[in-house]
Amino acid sequence: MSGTEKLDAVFAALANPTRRAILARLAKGEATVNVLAQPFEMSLPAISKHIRVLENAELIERGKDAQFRPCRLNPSALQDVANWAEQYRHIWEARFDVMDTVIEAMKDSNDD
Amino acid sequence: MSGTEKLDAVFAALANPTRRAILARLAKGEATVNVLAQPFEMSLPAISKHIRVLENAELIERGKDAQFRPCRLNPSALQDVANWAEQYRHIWEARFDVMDTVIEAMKDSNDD
DNA sequence: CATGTAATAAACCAGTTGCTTAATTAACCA
DNA sequence: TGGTTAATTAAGCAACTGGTTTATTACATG
Repeated sequence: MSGTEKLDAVFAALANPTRRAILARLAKGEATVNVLAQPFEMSLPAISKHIRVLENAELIERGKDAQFRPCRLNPSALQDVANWAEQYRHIWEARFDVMDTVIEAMKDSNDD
Repeated sequence: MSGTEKLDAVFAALANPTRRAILARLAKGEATVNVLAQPFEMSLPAISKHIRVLENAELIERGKDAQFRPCRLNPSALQDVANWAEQYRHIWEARFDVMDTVIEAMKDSNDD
């Protein structure tokens, strides 16, 4: 899978609140499918599919423990997202620079 | 639109290589629809729809200049993505800590 | 006014997504 | 061996996505 396809899969996986909630839960530690499903009202197969999407995007990894399939976060895919967004950091920092300039200008003109 | 719905829209918008390429182009400065479409092989209406998706996700803003509709990046939505990912920073940093521990252990056992 | 240019709208289509219920697989346990 | 628990597969369905082509709107200019 190319770098672009990988980002496609990661962002598509993140574009769903149930899946983001699953990731948030996994940030607190490994969990099985049933445990992950517990907070949600939807069926178990639905959760199973969400987990498959997260796994295909390599946002999580899975183990095997008897009839359990424990899930854990894969930090590197999350880091990919952070790195992608960081590309644009200079853009929002530039915006703050403009605001700073305005604020400085307001300070300099003592018309209060 | 709730915070969750907004993130849904932002991530869904980013889950497409054409739209990410459009953002990358806009990082270099404002551009019209035709200019944005130029590098791609697809039809103009297709690009127009991609732009609409980016606009709905508030990843871009649009102006009006005669018959042109110039697009520019909206830094704050990109910052939202960075902030979301930063939530998980402690997780990948913890992983590096483990690697550091292993490296330290290797140093301490002078079996070289 | 007539023509050209920028962009969007409308209608359509194939493929994907997100869910459901019912059936199945796999492992444990008594 | 037979029953229980964990999880996935299968089949089906409505809604959404990403593209197309054709038609339309809006403005500019000779």
